[in-house]
Amino acid sequence: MAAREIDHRAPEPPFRQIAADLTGESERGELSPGRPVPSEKELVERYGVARNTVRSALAVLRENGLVYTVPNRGTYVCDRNESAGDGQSKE
Amino acid sequence: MAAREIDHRAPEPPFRQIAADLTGESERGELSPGRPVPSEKELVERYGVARNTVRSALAVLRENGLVYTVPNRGTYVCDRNESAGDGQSKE
DNA sequence: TAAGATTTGTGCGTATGTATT
DNA sequence: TAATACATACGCACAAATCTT
Repeated sequence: MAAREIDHRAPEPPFRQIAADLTGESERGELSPGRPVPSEKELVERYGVARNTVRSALAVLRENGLVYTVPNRGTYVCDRNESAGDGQSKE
Repeated sequence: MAAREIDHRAPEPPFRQIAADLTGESERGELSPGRPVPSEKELVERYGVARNTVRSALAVLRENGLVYTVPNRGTYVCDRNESAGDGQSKE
């Protein structure tokens, strides 16, 4: 549960490493649609980075259509049976 | 609402071009005391520059007494276009 | 109903590394 | 070398919506 390995000296910036890590989890089905990305706070603790960094990583996933964020609620994994173009309403 | 023209080849560096632009708006009354300079993020998008560049521009306005910045709040236009001596506390 | 906690949104302060001129 | 700009990251504070108790 604690601190994934983030290499601050690697050419890949931390936020991309995190995005890649989360993307991997998503592809491996380790993140189920409905409660994927833990809260930003949890990710901060897990990767040992700043919140901004986590948010940058999540922005990448969002841009890739892997997740969608509901303001003041959380970020969820998209069902991705389909394309990946929309926001996927969550009621 | 999008991308003001910034000439990266002009003798005037971008941050001064931006400062001049904002100063012009201020003089034209397009920036009312209380909510002048949009957020740094908005300016970043508007001018298509890095945040640091925007901050440099705002620093110029601040030095000229045109605006004052409240930490973690925002940057506001000073009430008077007069002198330019104080920081004008905003509580 | 009212707190209080949780979570995301937003905004600024600051530092570092790299690239360009 | 210095000035300028960009990318990235860390920190801190507060707002607002939501969820919990």
